[in-house]
Amino acid sequence: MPGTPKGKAAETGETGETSGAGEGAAPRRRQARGERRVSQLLAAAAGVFCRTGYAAASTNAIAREAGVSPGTLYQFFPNKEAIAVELGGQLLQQAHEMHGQAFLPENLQRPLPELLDAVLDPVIAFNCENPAFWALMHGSGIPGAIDQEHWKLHSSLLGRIESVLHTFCPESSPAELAHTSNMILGIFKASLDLILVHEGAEREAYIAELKTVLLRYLDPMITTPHSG
Amino acid sequence: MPGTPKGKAAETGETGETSGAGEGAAPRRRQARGERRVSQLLAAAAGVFCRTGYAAASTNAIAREAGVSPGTLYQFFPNKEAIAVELGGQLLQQAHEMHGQAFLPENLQRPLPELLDAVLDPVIAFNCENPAFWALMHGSGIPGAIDQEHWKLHSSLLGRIESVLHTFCPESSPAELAHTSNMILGIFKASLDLILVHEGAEREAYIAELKTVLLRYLDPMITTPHSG
Amino acid sequence: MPGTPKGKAAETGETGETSGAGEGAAPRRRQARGERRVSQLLAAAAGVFCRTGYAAASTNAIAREAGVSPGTLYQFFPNKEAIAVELGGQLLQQAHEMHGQAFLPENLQRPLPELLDAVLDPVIAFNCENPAFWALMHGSGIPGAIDQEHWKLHSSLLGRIESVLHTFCPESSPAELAHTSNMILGIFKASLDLILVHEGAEREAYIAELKTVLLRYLDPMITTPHSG
Amino acid sequence: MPGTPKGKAAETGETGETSGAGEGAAPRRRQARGERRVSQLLAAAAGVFCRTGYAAASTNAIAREAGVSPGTLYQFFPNKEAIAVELGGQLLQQAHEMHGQAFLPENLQRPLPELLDAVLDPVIAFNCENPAFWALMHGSGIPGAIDQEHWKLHSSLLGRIESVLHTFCPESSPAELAHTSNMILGIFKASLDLILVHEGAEREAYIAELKTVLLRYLDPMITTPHSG
DNA sequence: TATGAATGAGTGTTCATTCAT
DNA sequence: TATGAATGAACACTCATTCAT
Repeated sequence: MPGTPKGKAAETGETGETSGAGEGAAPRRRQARGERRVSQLLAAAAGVFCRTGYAAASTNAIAREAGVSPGTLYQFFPNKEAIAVELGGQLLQQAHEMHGQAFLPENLQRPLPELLDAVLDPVIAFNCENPAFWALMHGSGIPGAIDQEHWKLHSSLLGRIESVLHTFCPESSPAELAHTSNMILGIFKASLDLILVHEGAEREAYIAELKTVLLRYLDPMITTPHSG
Repeated sequence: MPGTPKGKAAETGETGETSGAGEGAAPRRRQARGERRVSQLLAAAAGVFCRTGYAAASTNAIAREAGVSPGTLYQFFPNKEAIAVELGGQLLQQAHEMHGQAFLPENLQRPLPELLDAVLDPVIAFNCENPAFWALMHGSGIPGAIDQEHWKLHSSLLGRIESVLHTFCPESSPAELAHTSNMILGIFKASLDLILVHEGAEREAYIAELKTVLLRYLDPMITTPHSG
Repeated sequence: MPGTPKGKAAETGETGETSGAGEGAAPRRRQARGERRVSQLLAAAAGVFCRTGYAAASTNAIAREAGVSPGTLYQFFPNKEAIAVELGGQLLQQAHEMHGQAFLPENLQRPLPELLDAVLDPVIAFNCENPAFWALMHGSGIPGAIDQEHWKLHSSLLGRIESVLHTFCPESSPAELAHTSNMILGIFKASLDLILVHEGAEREAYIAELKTVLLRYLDPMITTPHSG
Repeated sequence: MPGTPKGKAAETGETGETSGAGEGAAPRRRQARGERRVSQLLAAAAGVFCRTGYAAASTNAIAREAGVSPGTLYQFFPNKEAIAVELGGQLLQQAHEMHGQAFLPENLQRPLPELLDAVLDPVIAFNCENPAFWALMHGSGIPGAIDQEHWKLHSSLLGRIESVLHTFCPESSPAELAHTSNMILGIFKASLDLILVHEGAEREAYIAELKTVLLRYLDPMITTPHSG
């Protein structure tokens, strides 16, 4: 459970729970405050990362944005990277769940246009609601752990795309599949940039455009009845 | 007061040369040497920016790479940003020339496949030869002036794409043209990333793929005889 | 104003107990628990001081080692220095008791070799069993109060040595006595370092060597029948 | 050449030495200033290390003591440890030279009392003139490089003592030699502490006392004609 | 004109100490 | 009483920028 204070503080045992009635509200309170702080800090970090990128974000700035002192930040996170890792990790988990739903087997049987809707809509929606996710996953030259997360997400997405693609174009060579998947992911990312900086009808227009691009790119490649 | 940043204070520009009549050889020498220094520094900066990105590049590192002292660097550039602006500007000018050739009127009359070749090949070649250009134009969280350069390049490209597109699809609304142009540019950038990180046959494959995507995306939109 | 150091503000000492008459059991309990806590904390501090030295020992580490929160630690000790002072004081008292036994008048009548055995053996044993004592008493750059403890121990030992020496060499000048006593104490400390870092036979060898050194050093000085 | 500024700045070659007459004074001046700063900083560090020990010495305090900004310190030393290493190294070299002279073969032939004078006097003198040496070589738990230096000095001294001892007591077992050498070194260190905190006649008295201790300790062990 | 020493505010991080609960 | 979150000054170290030479 990352984001939890680091101290050992094993229940000392001898403090003796004087109240006979079962509860746990008092300790809950404590943890509750800590968890609120963690959330505050992560939210502040999300904001700062979004505005300045990971490298230029200073821990003091994050603490200031969260309205706490630098020391407080370090009571919950051992270092700057851990903040990004935790933030990225939380979002990543949600993203994985999203992707799990998006790439549901039943979706993959459908004709291409429906499949694109089924896959892209939740992913886009998630990114619109969590712009920090995108900011973090952009990073290049970012230290170890967070880059690994970035890489894991990238590979995971690429793998899913490749496998779907394989069911559509069973005759394609692995190299072709790799090229196409990379292009799809690249196109998606580029479009997501456009989608995120627009709102309302404009955003919808770019979403439609993305689907058009992918549909036209992929339709001629399909060699199975999916497209029917 | 040493160590105090002194704001932007950009050179007033244009390098002046108020004296039309030829002067002695000595000043020429000076200027020649100065220009050599500037080139040295810009080349060094290009290298450092490519390797580490703008934010992480230190002026001392650039000076060291150029083989001069930090003081010397500041004799030619008022601050770090100015180096990026100048470098970006020079590359931008070359890019504009490239684009001028790429978007030659005679090219724009040709059928789409040929047009894509004619336009994309030189632009891609330029970027492969000047990776610093791409590194600089990627900028996130980069200060004002250089972002303006980025924006200028972006708008310029967008304008050109839009105008070509207009000759292909005269009935499209301005909004539609804008969406499509933005998508084209986005797709181009995403593909360029893939192209730049690969070499040889792989690179060629991604170039081909880019053309395929754009061809399939644009072909159905064309309402003039170009596509024939 | 949290986070502000509040100076030395040592407990006024003596723990007071103004009420001579016995009170209820509850306060007793409290005190008993408190004393247990103090012992816990001192034991933890002894461990941490031994492992890392006084300066590098953090109060949080001591609290953690004792299994309590930092706040609890500060309920019993006003500051870090007070912990060292208390620990040093307790050990010092035990040391004094040891020394009292070691420097028993009956021992001082014996011939030098026996006297050295009688005096050194318990002192060495005590230090082997309480390595924290030595770690604390080594102090360099350690703050005032604890250095005072160090000094008190040092003077006390020096005084005892000097007085014994006086019975052996009644004709020596006070200055000579002081020099010799200081040398003896220095030799003892240096040897103790060697004794503490070795074990088993090696340790015994260094103990023997210490006695040899002192014996040879002192024997020629003795002007009374002790040495016979 | 430690302590020299870190920059690469290879002679640029094209700056062209316009003065025909051979010199090099101008660049000398530059280096001279730097070297003066290095000396200043090392002197300041020596003072701070002496007063507070290595661990508690802060780089900012050293810079302040030297009258420069923290940045300046870091222009000449890459980190705190390097300062100690450089300071220790310089003193160590001088110490080694001293020891070389002190342990001259011709000295080792002499009778023990003269040998003790010949060996101890220069070593003591050196330490009196360079108290920082002793402060640095005391450290325990000090980071890698400097502890290694400490260890190297310790071993070197121990080795020299052991070899001299071997010529005096050829029948002693290696274990006995090791014990005796360690005791000698320990006694020397303990006495040096006393010597350094005293001055004038007192200091001389402790020097004499040290020689007495060693003479009486070693004389009975000698099995060769040296002692005659 | 070139050098490189100098600056000082800034960074990430730690830790003795305090305070609300 | 015990907790652990909170504080803020300090530390080691960096870097854009300036200035004496």
